[in-house]
Amino acid sequence: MTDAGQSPLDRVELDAYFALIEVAGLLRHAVEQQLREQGDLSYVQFQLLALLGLDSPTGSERMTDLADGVVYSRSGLTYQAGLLEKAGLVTRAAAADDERAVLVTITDAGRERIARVLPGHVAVIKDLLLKPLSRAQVETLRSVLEPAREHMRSAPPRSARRRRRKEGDD
Amino acid sequence: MTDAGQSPLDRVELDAYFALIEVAGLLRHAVEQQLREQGDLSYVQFQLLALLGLDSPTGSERMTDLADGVVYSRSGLTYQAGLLEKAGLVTRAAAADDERAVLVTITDAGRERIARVLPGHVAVIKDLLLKPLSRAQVETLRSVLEPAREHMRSAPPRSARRRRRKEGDD
DNA sequence: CCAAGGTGCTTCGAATTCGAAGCACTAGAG
DNA sequence: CTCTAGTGCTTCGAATTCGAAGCACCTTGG
Repeated sequence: MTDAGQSPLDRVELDAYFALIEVAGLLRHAVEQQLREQGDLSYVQFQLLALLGLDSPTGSERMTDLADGVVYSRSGLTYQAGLLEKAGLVTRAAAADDERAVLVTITDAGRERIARVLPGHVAVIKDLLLKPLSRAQVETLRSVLEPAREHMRSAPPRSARRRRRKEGDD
Repeated sequence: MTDAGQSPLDRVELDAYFALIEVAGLLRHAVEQQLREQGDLSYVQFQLLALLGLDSPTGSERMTDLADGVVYSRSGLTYQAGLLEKAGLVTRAAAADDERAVLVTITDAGRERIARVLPGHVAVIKDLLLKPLSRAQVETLRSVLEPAREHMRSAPPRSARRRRRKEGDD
């Protein structure tokens, strides 16, 4: 009785799962539209700019560190960082202490862009996600999701997946 | 320090939002991998098969009704339904009472495929999402997400944007 | 100093997504 | 019956995503 014939999810579990996927999907979709319309940014681009402009004290981060904050693959990050650079919202330069590393830095234009879309972004989240919830429910949501988040981060088949050894992997 | 100039989200709201997006993203990613490996299915394909094989009493649904259950665009649905048909997991035929409508029907092979991937699917959800949560927390999660879900469904800039859906909707 | 392996990022091809536009059929008014 | 609007689905092009493979650099051991 490992898991092959394991009891399916019960009603509550199933509903929680579906609701989670659906709510997040709809929310993300709405946010993406807002960002595209008001700032010509994809969601990932916004995340990157926000990370650099709002979280990072220096406005510079290495690609790898950005990948840790944004859930995507390395290659996807390269792609989006390239777009941001082409748009003049960030610059890329080799790090001084490590020639391999690329230091991504937000520009003034990038900061302006963030400032421009942030109010709309906040409005969407409030309208779609927060509006129908009480203050207590929002807190509850956060407190319930937090353990799951931690758990997933610690056992993640995500982008930070270790590179397999040359040929004889683990 | 995320000041937007208006009334930014406070810490709790922000955390709830980010946790939601991240947890759903990671979970979905993990599920997609499992479905791909064990059943050579995309997430949408699985959703469609599940809807037809597990939810629908007849095993047949119109494209539009499938679109209501799966959060994607009409064109994306066409694409995925085409793949499922090519794989022999569903059939497509014009509806008898409306020549425009396409009736998608799950095949035996489709049901087998569902049965094959379902245990693994359940296992992933339990391992990643449910494991770190208590029974009460799962219930809480569901009950908190439900209002948001309803709210989003009723005011969605979704795929049904330009052209309205069936009829009386809101 | 040199060799071997590890790390950081990019390139490449394939898959999936979306919205807009278009085609086919139905329903309602005259 | 005919015309016009509406509905159901597909086609099309563009954008984004991922993983695998590859290049360049760093680190460690001899």
